Amino acid sequence: MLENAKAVGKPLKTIRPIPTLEDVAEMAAVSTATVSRSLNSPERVGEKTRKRVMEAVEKLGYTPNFAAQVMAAKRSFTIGAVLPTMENAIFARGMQAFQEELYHRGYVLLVSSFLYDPDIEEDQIRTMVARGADGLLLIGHDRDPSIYKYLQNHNVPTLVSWMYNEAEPHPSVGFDNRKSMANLVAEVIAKGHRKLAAIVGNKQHNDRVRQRILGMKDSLRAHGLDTSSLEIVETPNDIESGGDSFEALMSKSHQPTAIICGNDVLAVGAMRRARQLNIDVPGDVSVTGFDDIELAKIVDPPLTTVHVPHQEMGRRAAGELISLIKGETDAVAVNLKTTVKIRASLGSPKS
Amino acid sequence: MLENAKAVGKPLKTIRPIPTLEDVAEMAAVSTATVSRSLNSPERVGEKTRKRVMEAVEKLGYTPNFAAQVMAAKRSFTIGAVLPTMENAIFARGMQAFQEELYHRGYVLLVSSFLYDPDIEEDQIRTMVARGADGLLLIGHDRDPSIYKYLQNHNVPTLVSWMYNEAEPHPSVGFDNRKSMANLVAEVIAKGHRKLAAIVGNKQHNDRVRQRILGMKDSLRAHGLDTSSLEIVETPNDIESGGDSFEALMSKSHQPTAIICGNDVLAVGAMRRARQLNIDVPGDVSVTGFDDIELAKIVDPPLTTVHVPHQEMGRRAAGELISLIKGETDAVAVNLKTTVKIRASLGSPKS
DNA sequence: TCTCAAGATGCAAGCGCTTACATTCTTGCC
DNA sequence: GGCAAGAATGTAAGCGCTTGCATCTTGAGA
Repeated sequence: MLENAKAVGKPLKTIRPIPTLEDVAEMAAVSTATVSRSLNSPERVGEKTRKRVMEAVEKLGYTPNFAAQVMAAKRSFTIGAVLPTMENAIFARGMQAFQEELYHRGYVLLVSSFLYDPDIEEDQIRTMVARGADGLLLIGHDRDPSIYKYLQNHNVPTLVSWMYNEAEPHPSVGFDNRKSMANLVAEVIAKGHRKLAAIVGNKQHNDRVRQRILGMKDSLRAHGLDTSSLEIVETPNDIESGGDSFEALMSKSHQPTAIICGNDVLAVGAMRRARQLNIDVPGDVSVTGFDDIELAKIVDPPLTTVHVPHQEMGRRAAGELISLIKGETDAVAVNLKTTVKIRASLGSPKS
Repeated sequence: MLENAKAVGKPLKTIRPIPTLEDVAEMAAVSTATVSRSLNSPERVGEKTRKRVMEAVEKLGYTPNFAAQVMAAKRSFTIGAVLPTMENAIFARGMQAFQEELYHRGYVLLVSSFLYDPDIEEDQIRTMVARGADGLLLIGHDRDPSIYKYLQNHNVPTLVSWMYNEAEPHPSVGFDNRKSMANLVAEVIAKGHRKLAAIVGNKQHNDRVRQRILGMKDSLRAHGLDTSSLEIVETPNDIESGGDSFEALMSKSHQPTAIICGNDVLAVGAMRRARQLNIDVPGDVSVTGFDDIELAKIVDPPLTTVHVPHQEMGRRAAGELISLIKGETDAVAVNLKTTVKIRASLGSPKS
């Protein structure tokens, strides 16, 4: 993977070399140990000494060398996040909150995205570990067990997010995708819909999608409806594909009266296509989403969806992961509450 | 050596300690130097030796220790990006492309966001440098000169993005905010609008905003209009604030016929509020944005805006930054092309 | 068979920092 | 004033890897 770095000579030598601990020590006339302590555990150093050291630090513009710190102390204050993509607003938001919280606690965030390719994901996880990440944030539980073993061998605490599933053993901060979707579908059924169809993202390697599908079926079953009749279209996660799938579903003879989308992006795609095709939402067909991204409130009509507390999730994830790293916690499984947001895209079926 | 691993009484669960170069060397019966070379410059090692080494690497599941590599080799294959926020789709997109390109070239991305606070930004820049980032990506040119000096002292190549401005000395990959905005406003004027107003983000510490404002004025002037009459409202960068500002502008006695927004987010906020207030766009007032995020095409009516090639910008930025790091380039100033997208939110003023 | 360059490999000196342990200096107290 | 317990500081051993330089092979040419 690594391109060999060409050992090209750097343009110029720095005029003033970067100061090291030793330079500071010399200027303050103390040992490097004292400087290190002044910086990391000030209470263990005499007051005037510390002050002298700090002045030297200031004067030299000293910044500790991170790699050296990591090597010597065996912790990096770095946390890695390996995401499917940063492009989807839900991840962007969650990460923003995650990063803010990390920053406040003195950690730095290393991110990478694997575009839903499990091989790339694995590679990126290994890279993060090799880089000395103190902990990792992953999305969803579904991955090869060898990866979890690897993580355990290397003693890297890992938190799974975006999912809460009590059946899974790994620490997590998430929400119940299945139940949330079931709640939403219950509302759809309550409106009188009996002919449902679904548009979802690729369910391979994606337990969130699978859970949501299960949730739909749970709800159908709970209301005495036949789950096998639920037509499910799997498609890439973008607006255009959502539109295509919508069109495909609506051109069948047995048209659904409500289309449940696996997330808001697909739903927005469906609604846009509906408008282009002159299909009225919710008059001709109702559409629902999942996530409650900004877009959901802005489209016309506003989208019925499941509100997920992305920011809170990011924040909590940061907190719990750090606890895990510090050994303050053993395991956690935080289940955040989602709420169904009924908006105008959901109506009653034409009788 | 290995015995050391369990020396301290830590809650150590690792069954098999993490293998080091030395372990590999021992198993392959060669020196650590040879192992290192097998990994980093294979051509300098005999074929069978290399093969033996690779087998040992495989068998032990060896992954090089990053911090040690950085210390010894003085390069980290890490690039830092310091952004205003990841929440705005424009940065999320650009970063996605940036990160993908970096990944392909064997680099890793360290990100942080400073929420438009220059002090936090400075802190984060220093952190990145201390962490051994080989290069940095910053947004916009506007920051204290001491920061650039610091970066230069530490010999950290830095690329400025989101801006192209030939007056600025730093390498950059961006676009001409001023001219782009001027082009857009020219279209607005061409539609017959004479009473314009603007809603923009906070212009302090943000040269993109300032450039865009200049662009508006350029265009007014070019068409013989009075620039001083352009009312400009400064507001935080979110949908709600965009709406508030819109309402404020429309409730004045001297109502504008077109409102130029500094970006799409503000424009969408304005349009949403317009709908709530029963003000027709573009019937009663035209609205324009900037960036052409997904949202722009989805709102109703679709938003007239300036299309910025965010992904290309991210990709190019990654490429140029790496060239800079490798010393293949001295300086660059890439000016990407933007295009005005005329959509239904722009109409002619009521006569 | 001998020579010697080129190629392959090994040796060992760091890189800048943390920290266990050793040493020295202060105190408080009798 | 003397002494022991702490507090303050110093000493130095690594952390795991890269790389300049030294050493050893090898094989072609003489």
